[in-house]
Amino acid sequence: MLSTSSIHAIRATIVLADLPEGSYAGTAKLGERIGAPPNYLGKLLQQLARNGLLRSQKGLGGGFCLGKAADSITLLDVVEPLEHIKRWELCILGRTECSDAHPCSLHDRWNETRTMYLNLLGTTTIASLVVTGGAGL
Amino acid sequence: MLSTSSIHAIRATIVLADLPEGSYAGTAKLGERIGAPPNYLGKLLQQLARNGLLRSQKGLGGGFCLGKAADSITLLDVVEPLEHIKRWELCILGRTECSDAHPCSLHDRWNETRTMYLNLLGTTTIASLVVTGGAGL
DNA sequence: CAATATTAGGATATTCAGATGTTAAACGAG
DNA sequence: CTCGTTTAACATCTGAATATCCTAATATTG
Repeated sequence: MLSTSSIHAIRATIVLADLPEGSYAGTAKLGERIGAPPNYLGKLLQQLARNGLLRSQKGLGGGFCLGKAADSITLLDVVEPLEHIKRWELCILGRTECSDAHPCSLHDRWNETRTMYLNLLGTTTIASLVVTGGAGL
Repeated sequence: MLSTSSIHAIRATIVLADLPEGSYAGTAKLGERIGAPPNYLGKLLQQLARNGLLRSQKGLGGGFCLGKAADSITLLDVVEPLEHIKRWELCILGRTECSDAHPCSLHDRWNETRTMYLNLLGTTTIASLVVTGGAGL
């Protein structure tokens, strides 16, 4: 499942995608909008900014904005820098030598679930989640 | 995803299911068998014992054994006392008012994934994961 | 029945995600 | 150009999950 950090980051990104071109939103407004502690949210967005997903701007009128088009950002892009999705790669039974060739008894069913999840994250763009006007969050 | 605690507990339970009738296995052996810190594993199993899933026995020759038939214990039974699966119930976008009636834009796809996961845990019995002789872990 | 080895159970550390308090940078008004 | 406000960035704190150490209970053996 997604961590609360990831959910905060996703929601903030959705709000940013609905921002007028060229303007920024600060952590205070974003935090209030999505119900997250402002400074903590800042740390998360800072991380995404380091990855180029967002841009940050200090000073009056500053804040964060998207670093690339909303339809080229997937949920996976947002989540990956914050979370160790890698965990999903592991055998659910903790077998180190579990693989397609030497599957554990859950391998196939687990693969199916995992694939669906990663697919959901990887194919859903931020743009598709924006409902202009903001009612959609 | 499952926590490391849950994975340890599942693996230990599988080993216990492959035990000769009436015998116990201690945390030392179990821990070595599945690669978990013995005392920590003990604490986890203790929790399961409180829930009636396991039985514990002190003293020489003691340890843990299943409290009911292996084919009536599901992965969900093992995981639930240790983990808050409830998290999976939440909207992936963190919307509090997300429901079938008022779905968010991810609601249906997320539901599908979640259902598959919970189904996997809820329908897989410990018995089905035992490969007698122990090679299967 | 006493002594001892063995083992679960409880108390105590450690680590890390989650959250908060503080500092320093950047912009705009005067 | 200077000052004050705004805001991201950095440092610190907290709590829960994870792991380890110690104690108490129990069965076996002589």
